[in-house]
Amino acid sequence: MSGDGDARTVPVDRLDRAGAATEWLRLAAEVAAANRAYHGADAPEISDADYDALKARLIAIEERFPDLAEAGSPSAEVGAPPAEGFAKVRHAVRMLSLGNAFTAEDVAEFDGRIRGFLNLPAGAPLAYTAEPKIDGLSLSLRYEAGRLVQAATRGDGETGENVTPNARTIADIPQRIDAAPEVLEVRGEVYMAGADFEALNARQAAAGAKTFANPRNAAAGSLRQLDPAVTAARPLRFFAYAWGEVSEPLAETQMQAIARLAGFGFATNPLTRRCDTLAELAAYYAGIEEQRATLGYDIDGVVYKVDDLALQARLGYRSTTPRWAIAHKFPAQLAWTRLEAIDIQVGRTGALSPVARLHPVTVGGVVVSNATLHNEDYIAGRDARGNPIRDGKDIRVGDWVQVYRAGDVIPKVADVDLSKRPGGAEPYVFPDHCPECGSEAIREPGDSVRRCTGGLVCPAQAVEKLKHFVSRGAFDIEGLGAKQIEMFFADAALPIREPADIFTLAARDAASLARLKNRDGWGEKSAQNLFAAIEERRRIPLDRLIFALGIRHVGEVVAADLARHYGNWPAFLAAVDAAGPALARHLAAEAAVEAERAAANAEGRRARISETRDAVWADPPLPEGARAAWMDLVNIDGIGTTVAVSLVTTFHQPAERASIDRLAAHLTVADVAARGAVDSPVAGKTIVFTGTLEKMTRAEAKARAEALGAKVSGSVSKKTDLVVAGPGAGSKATAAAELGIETIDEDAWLALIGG
DNA sequence: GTGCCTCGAGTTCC
DNA sequence: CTCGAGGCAC
Repeated sequence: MSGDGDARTVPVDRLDRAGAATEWLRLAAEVAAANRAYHGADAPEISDADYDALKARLIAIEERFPDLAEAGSPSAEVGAPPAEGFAKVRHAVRMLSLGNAFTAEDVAEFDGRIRGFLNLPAGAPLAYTAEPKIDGLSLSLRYEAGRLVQAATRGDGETGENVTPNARTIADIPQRIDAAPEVLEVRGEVYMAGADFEALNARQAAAGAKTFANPRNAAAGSLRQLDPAVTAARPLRFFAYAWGEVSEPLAETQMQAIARLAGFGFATNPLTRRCDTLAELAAYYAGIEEQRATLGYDIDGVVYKVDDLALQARLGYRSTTPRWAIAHKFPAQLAWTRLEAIDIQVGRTGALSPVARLHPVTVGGVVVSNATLHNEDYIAGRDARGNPIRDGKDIRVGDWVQVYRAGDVIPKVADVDLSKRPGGAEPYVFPDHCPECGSEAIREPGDSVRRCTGGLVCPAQAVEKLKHFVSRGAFDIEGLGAKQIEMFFADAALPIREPADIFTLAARDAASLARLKNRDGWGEKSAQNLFAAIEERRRIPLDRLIFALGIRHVGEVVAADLARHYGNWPAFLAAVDAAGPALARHLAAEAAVEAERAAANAEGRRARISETRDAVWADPPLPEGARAAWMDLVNIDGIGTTVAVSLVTTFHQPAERASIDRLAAHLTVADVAARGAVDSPVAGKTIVFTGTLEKMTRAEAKARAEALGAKVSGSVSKKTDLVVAGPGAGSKATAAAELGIETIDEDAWLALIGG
């Protein structure tokens, strides 16, 4: 850092507003100048370290006085590129994955679901396309005015990595295309042919470089090279099979669209076929499976898509997969090996998860030495309901076990060879105490998981909670990943034992920088970067904060629901606090209802459920607003009593609450706006469909309405905003009329939402 | 009460 | 990626 400049500066937390404003102007000008110098061809005027220090201080000032940066700040610009890695790219249209089918029945169900959704009779024609599923990595290529402007990996589907310079080196990918739509995103698979893979590995071995386990890894490793020259030297290929954003429709059917892509100069898979019946799909699958070994490239199944693009549009998407396509996977590859040990891992919720330590074995081109064993029932050979799995065969240390990779990724134990079981092998005894902290580990009735009861006292839980806290959807602090958390957790001099410690790391110890930079893998620059990254996250959106707390049953989606409902941290805290007294009452009421059920059963009378529940809630009286706060929480869409109990319990455990309060003291929590208003005439409305719908099925109508931001309900109440009534509508239409709710027919509905 | 669908929490290897 | 289970509609 620029020592003379910063030594004289006032700590940011002691700056007054006027001083901050003056300094902000100066820093903003310097950072902007450095950004210009960097982006232009000029040699940068200042070193990276000085730049980082300037920017860190600028950001720190903006954290404290956010209004200063409102008109725009150079801190938002990307200055020096990250030392490694690729820029992130947000996909204009999400890159989804496909649902899987493993059997002919799964495929028949897929076909049945589609026919049901579209309301097609069983015999009606419905054409599919079928193509081999290439085992590579998917890539999205964006063309504007016919020129390749961006190539991005799939990433998590929302955001991928910008690998444009690398993609330009792939011969199958045209730099320019003629007569194309103004905007065209072509999607497909980057892969490496088997022969090319062998040759590459031979070259790698000869050069003393590391070899790749399989063509897919080689393709992925080659595409994600920081130096495009390396990628250029790798034999990568590309098949186009889909598209993202397009400024005009490509075609009317999938087959035509693929033909158009081929016309633009893309390689498309020559085995793509149209199939008119399930029998044709089955024959295609069998044929491809037969050719698999001689194709020259790896595939892991075949993909079926509804051919008619208008039908694809009607079918639309579920949360992570299209309804109109499915991958029919080949059977997983299997391998036998010896189970050497069973270890227990403790997760952030205290779950004890057994992991099989295996004698290393190659499964589908990858060496596997660990596999999940799920839970204690899975080891014992029965499922949660007590039904036998693996014919009831249990798993013992020393057994020969059959391993496969579920979805070609997660290793699992499929079977046990009892004939090879060593004499003296004992049934595995699942621990009833936490192997990490010794606390009792108990299994709630009906739960398949045994959990450590140590809570924050358990070091394993504490460290896993911290890892969750810094993970991607949560605080996502650059330079503070799982490995660094482990390091800091175990560090006696500079420990991080709870989230609040992260934000005192720099301040706790002026010498921390010196201590950090002398550690393995840490230099002054990386320590500075870490502190700057932490500073950047002092301001955090409410949804991320709630998610980061790691409350059981509160994941990313529920956290976002809560944040949108309460809007800001004080309101959220106030609501959870207010609901506190109702928590015990809820539990007492449910216990009383259980008791009443049992009593009624014994006495052979009808249980008086709501009377019992109401009585417990009513007496003794609860503090003002407690029940209202509880009901408000439980009535949020997607939140029920399980989530509410978990949430309120967490905030009312003194140790947990103290830890949360300590954390919050370091943060500026950004408000979250109510559910993003979709721009449609029905956004936010509650709609009921009734009677016979003639132009669409009920499922389709519901999906369309929800995509437009409406809530679809099954029954008419005073909350209903609109009723769409087809012929034969009965009591619901009457109820709507009585309540004075607007009722329209199907055509009016279609006109309202635009066809 | 039953049956979807979605979400959460767990896992491996590169 | 998969499993279990929570939430909710039927």
